[in-house]
Parts: sequence; C-alpha cells; structure tokens
Amino acid sequence: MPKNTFQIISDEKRYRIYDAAVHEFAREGYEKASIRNIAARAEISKGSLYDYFENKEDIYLAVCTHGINRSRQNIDEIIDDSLNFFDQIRNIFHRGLLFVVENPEYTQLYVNLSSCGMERFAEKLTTRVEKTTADFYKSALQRGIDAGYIRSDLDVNMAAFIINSLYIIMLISMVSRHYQIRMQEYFEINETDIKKEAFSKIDQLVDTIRFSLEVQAAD
Amino acid sequence: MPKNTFQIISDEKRYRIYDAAVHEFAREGYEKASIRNIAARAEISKGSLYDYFENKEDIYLAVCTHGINRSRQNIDEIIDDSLNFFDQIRNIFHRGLLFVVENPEYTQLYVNLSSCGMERFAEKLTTRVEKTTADFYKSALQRGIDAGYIRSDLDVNMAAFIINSLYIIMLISMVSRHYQIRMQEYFEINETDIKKEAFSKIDQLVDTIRFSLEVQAAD
Amino acid sequence: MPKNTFQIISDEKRYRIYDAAVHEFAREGYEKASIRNIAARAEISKGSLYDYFENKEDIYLAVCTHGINRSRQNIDEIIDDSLNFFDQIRNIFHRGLLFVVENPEYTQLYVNLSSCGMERFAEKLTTRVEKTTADFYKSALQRGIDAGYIRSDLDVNMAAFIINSLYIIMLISMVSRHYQIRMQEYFEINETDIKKEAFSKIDQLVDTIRFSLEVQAAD
Amino acid sequence: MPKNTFQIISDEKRYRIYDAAVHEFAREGYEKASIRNIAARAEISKGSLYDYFENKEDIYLAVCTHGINRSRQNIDEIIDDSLNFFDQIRNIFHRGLLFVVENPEYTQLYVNLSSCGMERFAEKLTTRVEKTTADFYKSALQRGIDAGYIRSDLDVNMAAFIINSLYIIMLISMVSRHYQIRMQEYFEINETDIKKEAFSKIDQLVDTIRFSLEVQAAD
DNA sequence: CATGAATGAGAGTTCATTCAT
DNA sequence: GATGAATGAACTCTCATTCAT
Repeated sequence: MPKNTFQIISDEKRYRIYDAAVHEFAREGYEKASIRNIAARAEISKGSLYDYFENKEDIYLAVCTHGINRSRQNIDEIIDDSLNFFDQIRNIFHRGLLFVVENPEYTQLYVNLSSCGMERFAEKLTTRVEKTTADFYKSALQRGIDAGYIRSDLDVNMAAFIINSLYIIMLISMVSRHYQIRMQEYFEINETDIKKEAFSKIDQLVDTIRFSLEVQAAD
Repeated sequence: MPKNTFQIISDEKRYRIYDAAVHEFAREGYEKASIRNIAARAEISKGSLYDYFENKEDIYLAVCTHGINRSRQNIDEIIDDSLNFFDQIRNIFHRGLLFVVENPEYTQLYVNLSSCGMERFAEKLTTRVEKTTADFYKSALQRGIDAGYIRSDLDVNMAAFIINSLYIIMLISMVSRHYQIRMQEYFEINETDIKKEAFSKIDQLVDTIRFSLEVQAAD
Repeated sequence: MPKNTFQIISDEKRYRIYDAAVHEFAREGYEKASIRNIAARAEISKGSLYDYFENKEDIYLAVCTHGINRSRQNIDEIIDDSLNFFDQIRNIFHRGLLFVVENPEYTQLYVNLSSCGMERFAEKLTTRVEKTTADFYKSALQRGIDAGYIRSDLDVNMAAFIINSLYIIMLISMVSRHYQIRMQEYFEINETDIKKEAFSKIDQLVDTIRFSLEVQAAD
Repeated sequence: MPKNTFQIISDEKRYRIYDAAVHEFAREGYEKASIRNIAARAEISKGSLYDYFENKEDIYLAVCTHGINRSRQNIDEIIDDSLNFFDQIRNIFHRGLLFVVENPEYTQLYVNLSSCGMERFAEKLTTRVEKTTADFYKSALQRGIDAGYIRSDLDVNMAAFIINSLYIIMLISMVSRHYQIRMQEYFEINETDIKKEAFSKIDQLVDTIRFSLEVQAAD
C-alpha cells in the first residue's frame, strides 16, 4: 500500500525507512510510535514519509508486510519436501529461531498483532501469514501418514495446530518480555541463558512431537 | 499500588472503576485508553481517579492485578489434587475457557501483556501469574509420575510448558482477532463456530496430551 | 454550540475569547485563522479552547452567532413601529452604520459568509439573520401601503429586497476593502472620507428610496 | 504578473491551467486551494506552475484577471451607446446574468474578493473592474439627462452606485449560497426556482429603476 | 473528599515552494 | 523546458496530569 514513490527511491533509503519504522514500532507499539521519530531515524523529513505512504497505518502495514516477506523467504530457502516430516520441522524450527534472534523487531511486530487495537491489521495480515503455514503442516503431515511413518489415527488439523502453536510460543518467547519471563519460570533458567538454550529446547520439542506422532515400531 | 484511598471507598464504586478501566484498556489498548473515558464510565471525576491512583500506569496495574486475582480464584475453586492429572487439567481447561468467555476483557489485558511497550507491566505481573501455574503443573505431573501412570522418562518442565502453552493459545484465540483468524485457518471453521467448538477442541487437546504422556498399557 | 463550560466561565474571559476569535477570523479568514493565535490573544491555552468548543468550526459559529445577536439587539433597541416607514429605515440605517463603524470585525465576518467554503456556515446562519430583516421590511412596507402613503402598486417583496440590498452594500463598503474601493470609484471620494461621508450618503439613499416609493402628492 | 513563459505555451495548455485554477480556487477558496490539485487537474507538474508563475498569489491574480477580461469582453460585445439608457442596462443585466450562469466559478472569485484576507487582491483588481463600470454608468446617465428623458435633479454618482449595486447583488445571489438563501427569503421562492426566475426579476428591477429615474410624462 | 477547568507538549498530517535531474 | 521528490513550518486537535475551589 505504499505509494509508487516508495518503490522508486534507492534501496538504501528504502531500507533505512524500513529499519527506522520497525525500530520505532517494535519499541513503542503502534499507538505510541511517532512519525517524527521514524523520519528522524531514517534521516528523511516527515513530509517525505507522507510522499511515500498514505498515513501512519500505511507505514505500519508496509513494514509488517516487509517483515512477513522476509520471514517467509527465510523459511522457503530450506523447505525440502523430500525430507522426513520430523527432519523438516526441525530445520524449519531452527531456521525460524535464527530469524527471530536476528530480527527480533520484526518478530515483535508479529506478536503485537494479537493486541487490542490491532484487529484491523490482523484482518489484513494474519490470513496471509497463517494460511501458508497451516497448509504446509497439514499436507506434510498427510504425506507422512501416507508414507506410513506417522500415525494414521491423527487429527491432522489439530496436530498442525499444536505443532505450530508450540513453535510460535517458543519463538515469541525470544522477543516478548512477558513470554520470556514465563519461559524462565517453566524452564528454571535465567534471562541470559534463554537464547543460549533455545536451540536445544527446540530440539527437545521436536523430539516430543516425534514421539507423539510417530508410528511405534513393533518389538 | 493504588493508594489507600482506593481501598476505603465502597465496593460498589471500586468495582465500577475496575469495570470502567478494564472496558477502556481492553478496547483501546494502554496507550489509546483515555483517563477521561474511564472516569466518565465509572461516573467519577478525573480528579478522583488521581486520588485513588498515582497515574495511568497505576490504574493499569491495578486492573490487571484484579483480573489476575479473579482468574486465579476461578481456577482455585476447582483445583482438586485427589484427581487424576488428566481429569484435573480437563477441569482446569474447561473452567479457564468459561472464564475467558465470560471475561473477555480481562483476557484481552493478559494478551496485551506480551506486546511491545508493555514490558514494564510484564516485569511486575508476569511472574505472579505464571509461577503459580508452572509450579502447579510441575508438581501435578510429578505426582502422576510417582503414581506410575505418567511416563517417568518425561522432562517435567518441558511437559508443563507444552501443556500450558497449548492451553493459553486456545484461550487467547477466543479474544484476540489475530489468534482467532489463525485458529480458523487450522481448524477450517468459520468465525461464528469458533466459540461453539472450543470446548470440544479443548477435550481433544486433553486427549492428545493424555495419549502422549500416559504410560501405555501392555497388551 | 459551544459546550456548557463556555457559559460557566466569567463574562470577562468569555468576552476576551470572543474578541480574540473575531479579531483573528476577521483578519485572516476562516481557513487561515489560527487556533493558536486565538488562544494566545485570549490569554488562555489551546487546550482550554477545546474545553469550551468542539472544534474550529464551533468557535467560528459561536463568534458569528454572538455577532448576529449583538447586531440584532442594536437594531431592536430603536425599532419603533409607530414611526413613518421612511423615518424608521433612516433610524435603522443610521444605527446599523454606527454598529458597523464600531464593530468592523463582526461585520467582516458577515461579509465572509458569502465566500466559497463558507456555505456550511451560511446554511446555519443566513436564514437566522435575513429572515427577521426581510419580514420586518415587508410588513413595514405593507403598513405604509395600508396607511396610504406608500404606493399601492408596489411589489412589496422586490421593494424590501432592494432597500435591504442597498443598505447592506453601504455597510459592507465600510469594512470590505473591495467594496470600499468600489465606493470610492462611484462617489469619487478618497479613502479617508469614506466613513465621514457615509452618514450623508445613507441619508441620500433614504431620500431616494422615499422618492421612489412615496405616493406623490397631487398638486 | 505571470512570467513570460506562461505567454509562450500553447493556448490549449494555458486554458487548461486557467480552468484548473479557477475550478480549485472557486471551490476551495484561496487559502484552502491546493497547488497540487491545480497542477494535477491541468495535467502539468507543480514545477511547471512555478515556471509560469511566481507563487500562489500570482496564479490567483492571473486567473482573476483572466476572469475580469472575459467578463468585460462579454459586456463589451453588446454595449451600444445609441440605445436608450434603460434598454442598454436591460441588455447589460441580461448579458451579465448569462455570463454568471455560464461561468459561476469566475463569479465566485469575484465574490471572494470582498472577504477578509483578500484585501491585497482587491487592492490590485478592484479598481480595474469597477472604474470602467462606474464610468460607463455615469456617462450613460448623463447622456440620458442631456437627452431629457432622465430626471435632471439626479445625483448621477449615487444613481450609478445604486444601479450597479442592485445588479451585483442579483448576480452574486446566483453563485453565493449566502446571498441565494437571502434571496429566497425575500422573494419567497425555493432553491430550484432561483435561476429560473432570475431573468424576470432582473426585468422587474430595470422597470423599477426606470420608474425612479425617468422624467414623468405630463398628463 | 471530590471536582473539572486549565495546561502545554506532542500527536498526525498538509502544503507552498525549491531544485537537482 | 519539465519534473516531482524533498523540505519543514504550521496546522488542528488530544490528553495525562495538576490544583484551586
């Protein structure tokens, strides 16, 4: 929804604007974020921002969409349907965690989508984000069932929901202070170790999922 | 953190204030919420609000704390440690879902805690909410292990984390438009059926958890 | 349409606000007039203006209505239906001219009503101003006809329209630079003499009107 | 005051600019009118506008001057000094009314000249418009007096002023909502009939003027 | 104890004008 | 000659907070 003018400017400037906007929005939240701060950090004038975007909402949607695209691209690079389901989700979880650690601000924007006042943005963004993921899990699970190594009595929708829910909660615990504190309580680790241990927790999570879904070998 | 004056006023007025505040904060979010609206809805003057509370933050903390207490009380009423773990969490999940359906605004406040800009509130509130829950799950699981009907190779912390995570995601999907849309994608149901089907989904979730954790009977 | 708060404040402050507003609006026009300037001149804060009025339009309407009331009161004081029509309008014209000379800014607001962009204000104000005047002229003329000293073949509506039109143009020529310059051209007088000669021009106008309307005495 | 460049461009483009400018200025008023809109409607760039004109004021003056020229040309075409004064003004009034109906936007610009904030434009434009008209009326009246069919006791200046004032008020009542509403009150007609009845009102006006000025035939 | 008038910083947004291309 | 991206001052309006009554 940015105006054409935003597509025309140099990549460098466009990225400066994305960076400034995500920085401000992710630190302050949509309402408190200030256009003036974004312009100052991007080293452009407020007026220019309004040459590129219709209004504050437009900037927010643009930066969220940018984040969604980056995040999807990140995952797309390592999707490999020839892999076993559990190896596949391990790769995805790792890659997703990496993205979150390297792009905490974009992840924070995702977290904010669930807050009140953000419904209008969720309406525009959520389906775009979640549908792809849901479809992926469902078809990947079905392939596993068809291949005989995933339990056939599974409710595929519920399984997909559970898997993605656990993934999401792990990731947002990296950026949201609330979920981080919660995670510390559950795992009895301190703040500084959260990110260090995240990858092993993810592995453990995948193992648990595998244990629950996999057809048990007969003795 | 409200001032003493807030404890002295009539219960009726205190509840009017809580109601007005949660209404405003849950509808508008912390930043957009207006003190004037809260005062008007509570039918008191803005000046009085500042007699009872230090500032906007203080009101927010008070109303969140109130919500936490109500929510905890709601669960405490049906905690029965003599029950089997799985029956226990089924009861808790049902009761929690009922609370959310009946108190969507307080639930929305909980959801907002994870957003950016809310860190200072999470710092003060999250541990209070999550520690009790985490401890409960962990000791209940341990009792199940000791009693021999829960798998002894379990990582209790991880299991508690997973169980609570799934519970939370189910509940916040009732009030957050983002999570609601997400749930629609996974379960392929429409908006109006979400709440109708929630209880059966919760049951299905408990069954799945039971399947994963329970010691399998030998054939 | 000002809020109640505006009625409650001291007369002195209320008049300071009217003065500041009419000063700004009459000097700059509606669009260019600045709320900040009005507040500064009235020696109150911008915020207070918004405690008293809904918005800029509301201030404008209030100050116009105030002007209309003052102007009407001014005329009402000397209306005397026992007088001959021509004496009556001479009195009114003089009194009106005095008001304009003493309240040029309120008169300027009246002139502005005819400009583009002001239609929404005309919609609300014009009928209120013009109806009373039109009704007065029509019935006064009719009384003169009935009394036999005004020509009975007169189109009363047209006569009323003409009389008031000439009156209006005389008055607005006192405050509007455009009409003032125009008047200089017609009367071949310079800027400084305009107001000096206005009263005699008004008298001349009344004489002309009398000549046209009066039943000519038979020789 | 436009730059030379404006005279060099094609007639077609020049007229597109006039049309766009009068459209914008007459609809929005000087202050609210936007250069961007004018440029867009004229299908040229903002930069070009500033190649042709010094600034916004310059555009406004140019378009007003253009309107004045068109309006004068319109009258000049039917001026015929061989006619009787009253026939002459009837022709002029009709022709003027036609111009107004066909060029409401230019007429609106004329009306706006009297508003506050427009004084600097009146200073430059009004004399140019009004002097010619005033001179015309005065000499035409004098010719009528000399020819013996207009009363010789007339104050020529005052008569010219009155005649033109009534003409002006009739015309601006066609385009200004304020004057239109006023006219409705006086003539007790509704909005849709205003323009239909305008020509007959004009005729009635000329008749009234004739009645007042003409030397009465002896019985 | 309760009130709400008053404040003023700061919000998002607009726009005439400039000037490098 | 023509363009439109860039500027930044100024706009209307909001709101948490204070404090005299």
